[in-house]
Amino acid sequence: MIRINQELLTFFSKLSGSSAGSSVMEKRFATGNNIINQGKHVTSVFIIKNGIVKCIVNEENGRDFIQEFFSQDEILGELEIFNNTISFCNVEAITEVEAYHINKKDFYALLENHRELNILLLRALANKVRDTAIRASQQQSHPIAYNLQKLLVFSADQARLFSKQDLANYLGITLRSLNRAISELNGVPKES
Amino acid sequence: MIRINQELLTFFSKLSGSSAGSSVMEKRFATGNNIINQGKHVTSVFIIKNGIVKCIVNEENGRDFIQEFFSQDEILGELEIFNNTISFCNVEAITEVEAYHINKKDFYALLENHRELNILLLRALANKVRDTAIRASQQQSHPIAYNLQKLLVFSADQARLFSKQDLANYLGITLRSLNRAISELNGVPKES
DNA sequence: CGCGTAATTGAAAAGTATCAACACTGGTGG
DNA sequence: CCACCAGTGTTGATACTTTTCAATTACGCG
Repeated sequence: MIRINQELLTFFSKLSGSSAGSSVMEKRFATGNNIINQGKHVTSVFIIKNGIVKCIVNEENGRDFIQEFFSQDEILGELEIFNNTISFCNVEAITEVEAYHINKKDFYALLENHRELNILLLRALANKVRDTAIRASQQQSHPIAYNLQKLLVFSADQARLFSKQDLANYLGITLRSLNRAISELNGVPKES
Repeated sequence: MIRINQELLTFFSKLSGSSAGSSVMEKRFATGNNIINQGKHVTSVFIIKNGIVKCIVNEENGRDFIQEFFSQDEILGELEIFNNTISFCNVEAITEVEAYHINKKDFYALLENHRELNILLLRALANKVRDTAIRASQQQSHPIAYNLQKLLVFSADQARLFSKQDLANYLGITLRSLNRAISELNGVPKES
């Protein structure tokens, strides 16, 4: 459930320490703060050094859908930079977050001067497509109980970090349905 | 609903005509044939010259979910090539399809020798992530009627190409539900 | 014509949302 | 110390939506 991408962080942390690293800045976000805002332009990419964020889409009918939780090593904002579009989701810090950030112009310069970054990003993006597509398919094709079990396995370690509402928004269901599904998992035999 | 990517096709058709184009082959698929098979390795990328394909995930519970319909100019198989993974879906020709294809080794050589291809692919992938994520969010957050209307607008032109089952699989619902939703759209006031 | 596939429809069962009430927690100010 | 409040979590009852199952019709094609 939480995405991790070791290669990218290694690249940027090396870069940050080198003479060419002047374009790599660091920034810190407190719990609950937004790193990227839905509907706004994005002026730099972020790479998470540590912490956990949620990528959350606010639909115009008032519902929130959590695209994904991102953690250490993941890149944010690259979609908007590459296609010059506004962001389609909010990215909010669930824990305190430390991140590198690089503005658009410097980021393109890095792509020019570091060939290996191109392939790292191609791989990262290919992974994002794959994961997003697989999750969409599974959530559409399976009942709540199945998706919930998968989610609980992945989130077991950090269970305290995620509110029930977050879990419901991730599964695309209401809080009430989440609670019922959980109690049914715990042996209550689903009265008919 | 149908994805199109003009830049990529222009790049490969130019390349195909040039002296460096020996690595770009062409292939033709009849309606109903599979271009990529779920669970199998992918040995080359495809760029659609013309025709329409559906990218369909076969879940282990027997349900099929259509990820997307791809048309002219879209690239296929790049996810699997970049991350060296087996394919997570079948890609099936809905109409007759003509496509360029380039094997993995040659594809990487092109990436080395044509810097501009890197950025074209980064943009293409960023777009795929975005579209996939937005669709997942919308389908999870809205009732069938809403999603159906959006779908019908996009597919109106080629309505005859898509079976009802395809439309249902795209929406992640059963054929029965699709039929009810359609008749309710056409004025039948949803008997209670 | 006859067969197989696609499309349609009804009725019952299963799943999910909505609404509303209530419990638990931590912090704030009187 | 306690009353109060806001946020989070829990639970029940009911209404609504979607699936499942089954039966029937429509259509293309050898």
